[in-house]
Amino acid sequence: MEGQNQNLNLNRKIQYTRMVLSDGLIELMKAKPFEKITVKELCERANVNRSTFYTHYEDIYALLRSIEEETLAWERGEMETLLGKWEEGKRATIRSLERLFECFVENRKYLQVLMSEKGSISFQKKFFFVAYQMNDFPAAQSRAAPPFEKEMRFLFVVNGGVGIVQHWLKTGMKESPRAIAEILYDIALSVF
Amino acid sequence: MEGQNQNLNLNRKIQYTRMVLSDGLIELMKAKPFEKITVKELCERANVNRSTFYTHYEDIYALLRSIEEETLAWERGEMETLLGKWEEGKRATIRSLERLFECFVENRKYLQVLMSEKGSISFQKKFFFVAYQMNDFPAAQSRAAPPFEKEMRFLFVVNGGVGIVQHWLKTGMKESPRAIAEILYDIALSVF
DNA sequence: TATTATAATAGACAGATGTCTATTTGGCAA
DNA sequence: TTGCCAAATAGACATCTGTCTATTATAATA
Repeated sequence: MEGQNQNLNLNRKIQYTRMVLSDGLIELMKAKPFEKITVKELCERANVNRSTFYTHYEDIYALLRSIEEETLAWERGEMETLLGKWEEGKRATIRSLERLFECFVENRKYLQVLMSEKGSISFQKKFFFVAYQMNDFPAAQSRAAPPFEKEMRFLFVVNGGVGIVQHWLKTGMKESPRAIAEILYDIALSVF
Repeated sequence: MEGQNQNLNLNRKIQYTRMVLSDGLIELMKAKPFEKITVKELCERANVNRSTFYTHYEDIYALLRSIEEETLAWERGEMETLLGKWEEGKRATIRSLERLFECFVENRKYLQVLMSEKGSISFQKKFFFVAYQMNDFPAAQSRAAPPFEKEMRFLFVVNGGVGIVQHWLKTGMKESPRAIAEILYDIALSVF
């Protein structure tokens, strides 16, 4: 036999290596600033040869980018299944935002680190861009204003969301995901 | 004689060294991503011995932070003199925002680079924090809401401002500083 | 002018990086 | 089992880093 699971265990090996490197980087990011993390120490912690690291990633920034891309793909999937299950409009939007914020609490896909001040702002913007786009915010936006101003308002809300979540994470996530979802929804609507 | 200008030319020498290193770093940041910039190439461009660099700064991140701090100090001064000269309220606020955005056009204090996506988000937040605090936004904020929500809205507006300016810079600053100041003012007010 | 203090330079060093080539390991097929 | 192939490992290499120590150059003083 060949075909479907021809390289299955081979792929598993590759996936395992990437996984321990990803996990290891996130763990190190919890402990120290990203720019102080070395490839060497990451490989030692992950029990991976340094040469192996370089066969998978160009450098440590490439590893972080790959983690970010995976997380965004996961987010899109999560939103898709969620949006199929719920009524439309305000309730669905708040519920899907709430779901994302619940994942922060559960620390899925390293979200707590990626969205904190240790994470890259480019990822964080993309995260909210996806969240808004897959909800009804573009619709809410369609009523008013010239295109340039519309774009400005959308950017404003994307960046504003980042600020709120970062503060929520930094202060220990004392408020419920639901509360954050609602306040974010309210503020965003007031901008449009 | 001694006293007042005892070390004047000595300080000038130090200031000159720091200036060429700062200028050089900003120039390099225009050309390539920050993480690819090496101390060695910066020193070669600036005609400064690499040892000299390390007597002034711990590493290249420390140099960037020092540039950011200087720029924030400059911003505070700029705002202070400006706010003394103008009527209060909406007009003064828009005028002072406009003045800041004019400086982006003139590329004063490296603002174009520091506020672009090449710059650090921590600096960018501080920049808007200063701008808002020195105007009447805290007052506008004082009317509504519990403290936590007030803080959230302020953070939202700080981060939103960053998004607008970054987009404006990235798209070639086609709109006038005045136009950006006005749209930013409008959006910010709608959040409070 | 000669002295002194300090900024700038020069060079050495161990450690990390990124790029190699060569070798070993382990899953899959004949 | 045997052989094949891709992943993982091992080690060499030039380069950059950050930390030294020693030396040179240049201000301010005596």
